[in-house]
Amino acid sequence: MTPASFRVLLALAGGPAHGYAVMRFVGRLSEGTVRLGPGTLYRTLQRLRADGLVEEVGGNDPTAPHDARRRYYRLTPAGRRAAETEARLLARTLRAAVERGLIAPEEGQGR
Amino acid sequence: MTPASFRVLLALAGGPAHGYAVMRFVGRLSEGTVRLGPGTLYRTLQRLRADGLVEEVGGNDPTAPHDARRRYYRLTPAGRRAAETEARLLARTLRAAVERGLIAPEEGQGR
DNA sequence: GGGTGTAGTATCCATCGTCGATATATCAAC
DNA sequence: GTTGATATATCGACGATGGATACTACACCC
Repeated sequence: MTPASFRVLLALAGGPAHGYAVMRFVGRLSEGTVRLGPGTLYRTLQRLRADGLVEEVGGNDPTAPHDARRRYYRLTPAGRRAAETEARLLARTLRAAVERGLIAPEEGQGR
Repeated sequence: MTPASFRVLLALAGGPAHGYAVMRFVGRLSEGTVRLGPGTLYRTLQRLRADGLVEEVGGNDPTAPHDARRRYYRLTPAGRRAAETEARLLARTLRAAVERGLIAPEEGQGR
């Protein structure tokens, strides 16, 4: 799994969203240091759809004002499983970082 | 920071090591699902050295039997700082995964 | 001593992912 | 209706990755 793919899946794990919202989510996640350019974003979305991890939601978000430009995506069950697997790997990696004193144990999850 | 770079820095955060040991560490870290090929490994080591994040240690590891093939590397202070920054970013990402219910909170660091 | 297997470093190339630029359309505000 | 932000999409250049390959050094066994 590529980093970009996981970030997209992570964004969609919070519920259906459109592409631009995913971009902003990734930016916030790193406080602006990592950003997903449009090239990477839409290419990644296509790949994830082809792999059956993400699907497009027909229609718009009823809780948001109508916007004809937006296209909404959501995780498929397989997409959620893939995200869970990757998250566990990330947790394992982070544990190693704590063991090696790179970050304090509290930083491992809290805050 | 590329994933491969971080994995190398993480391996070296446990103390000086030679290239092959880094490869094995990365394999163990993911229980075999992620492996760092030799191409990626040595290319990454070169880049990290050029960036001043890793340096070669003169001489062999005194606690290990002499092996003329091995070349040992260790983190520079800048390398450690870079690894810490990246680890904090990963911690942030993992927290988002927990919030979104991808993994249980305990898995965030414990076990 | 010779042979075999593994450890260890290194390079090359094909492939894939990422980034930035660009284009275009839509919405909101004034 | 003009401006600027939002939103989707594609393209080409570039960089990172992975696999194959090659070569050397060590360990073991007969």
